[in-house]
Amino acid sequence: MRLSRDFFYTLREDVRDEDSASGNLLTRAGMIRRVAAGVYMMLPLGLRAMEKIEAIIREEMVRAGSVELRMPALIPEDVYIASGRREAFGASMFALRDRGGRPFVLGPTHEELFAVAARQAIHSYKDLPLSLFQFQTKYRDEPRPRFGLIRVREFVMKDAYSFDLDLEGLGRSYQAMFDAYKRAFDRMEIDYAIVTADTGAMGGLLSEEFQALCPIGEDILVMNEETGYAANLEVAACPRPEPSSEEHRAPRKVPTPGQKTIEDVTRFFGETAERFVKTLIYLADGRPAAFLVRGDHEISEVKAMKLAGCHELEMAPPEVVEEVTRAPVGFAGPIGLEIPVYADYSIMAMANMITGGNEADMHIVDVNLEDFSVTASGDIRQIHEGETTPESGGPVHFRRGIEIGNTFKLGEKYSMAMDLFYTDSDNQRRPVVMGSYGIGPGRCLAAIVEQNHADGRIFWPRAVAPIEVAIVVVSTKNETQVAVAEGLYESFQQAGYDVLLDDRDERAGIKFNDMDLIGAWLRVTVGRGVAEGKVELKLASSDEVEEVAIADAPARVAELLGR
RNA sequence: CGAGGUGUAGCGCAGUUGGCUAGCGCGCCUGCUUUGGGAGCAGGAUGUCGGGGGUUCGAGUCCCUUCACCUCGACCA
Repeated sequence: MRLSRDFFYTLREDVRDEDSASGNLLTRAGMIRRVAAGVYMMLPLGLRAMEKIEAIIREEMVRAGSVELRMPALIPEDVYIASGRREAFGASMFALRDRGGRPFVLGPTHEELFAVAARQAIHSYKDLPLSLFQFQTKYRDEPRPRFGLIRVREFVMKDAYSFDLDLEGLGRSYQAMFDAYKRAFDRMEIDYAIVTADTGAMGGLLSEEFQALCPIGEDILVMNEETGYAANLEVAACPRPEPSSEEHRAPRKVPTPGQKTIEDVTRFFGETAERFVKTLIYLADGRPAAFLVRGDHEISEVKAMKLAGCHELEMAPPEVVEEVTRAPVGFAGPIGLEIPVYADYSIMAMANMITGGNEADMHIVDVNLEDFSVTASGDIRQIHEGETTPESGGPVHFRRGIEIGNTFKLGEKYSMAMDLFYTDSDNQRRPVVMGSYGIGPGRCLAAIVEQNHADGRIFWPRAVAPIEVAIVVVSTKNETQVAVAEGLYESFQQAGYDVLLDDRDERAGIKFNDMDLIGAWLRVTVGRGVAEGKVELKLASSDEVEEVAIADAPARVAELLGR
């Protein structure tokens, strides 16, 4: 690109309303621009970085034996009704109607359509295995877009889908994708962790996430480096405590005027939070249910949904709480509740607990398991940093991550829903076993910038740098400089580099700063040195400036670029 | 969806108890001077003050309403 004639600009100051370093730097570098909340323009330089990321992913997909195609983004609504996900996605789906009033949606993910597509090609066990992928724009009406490209409402996703005879075949297909993902992220030089995760609305048997390690990440990762344990906080298993050996006392009521929160009552009773029970009233698929966790614990809604076997879980509104507990919010307890009661394992190990009294300004002390009924117990809380689980083999600590990729073993869920079957060698009709695999190139881009920036400049990993060589003409009024720069520009273009010629009529300082901001990998400065037949080479990653003869420049540049 | 906040020039911002022709910095344009890390001087252009309605002699400023955006929470593959 030739800057004097290209679509190129930079901003000197941070932009208001961009809350992340990557959002700000990419905006300031003129690579992206926000149009609406969670909707961005991809400007030439940003597009080039995206294309490099996509090219890496595409290469690894093809190497893993996957075949590229492209689905529409505009999809008849009934495709998602068939799988039951129209309801599951709910308001986060962009929905519209055509002129005839027929309902369409903008696809948030494409499992259904791929199953429909596969139905045409898969009839026999001889047609399997099969792996397909696409790069396609996804639409999700996120309640709260944020962090630049990290949480957006329109974004490109590379999604791949595998189709196999059985679980064994799925295992092989899954592994091939898993390895391809590792190669792709390694090539982008992203610092990432692989964690086990919730299968959530996707459904299925196994989910793993590739998480770019980064302080602004929205996911909390539970890790132990020594044993390699890594799980998303949503699913990280908690240790199960030994039952208390305390002798059970008889429950008695204690007036606690105005003491509503755990903080209030711990102060009031002078006891630690571990002696208290939090009774949380939720609506599980619309029906009230109580969830019990220890006072010092936080509920994991993902785990709670699994225990309760529901698809939707939301905190009950105050009216419902008051109705089921017959008390104001803040005094709920398990005794006498006429709704399902789900207890965390830690509750099952407690004795002489302090709970709400289901009565205004009243708590009950010395409550024991025999004093109330539990519908089911399980692990429904979030693990704390420093705890050890059997799986982790040692104390865990937390990191934050940006989910840049995920892999799902889906099993038969979508095959059954979308009628995707094959005939096996015994002439039996069997559902195809599916897997699905996603990568967000835009999140990769944002994560790379988050992990590689300093002093208001971007330091690109070699493989994704949108500009490999930037030629800076110090003075565009100096004909010799211009001629030399033009010659090098021509030569680098012929060599196939991603090259930029800064021939703008600006002061040198402005050009140097802009090249730093956009993160040109190698800078060739054509300035006063041309009088002696020399130009300067400087890598973004180094402060050293190297003078070379003009004639030697192409060879030296090729060497530095590793070409 | 709940709570809080912000909308004034391309970008970042100021604008007093309502009061003259709405300002500042950067950017932009012209000229001169300069030319190796965001130059200097002089001159200049650019505004539906988010939109609509109202109060008032007079509204960027007060009131009502609406939209957009941001933060925290809720929610969410």
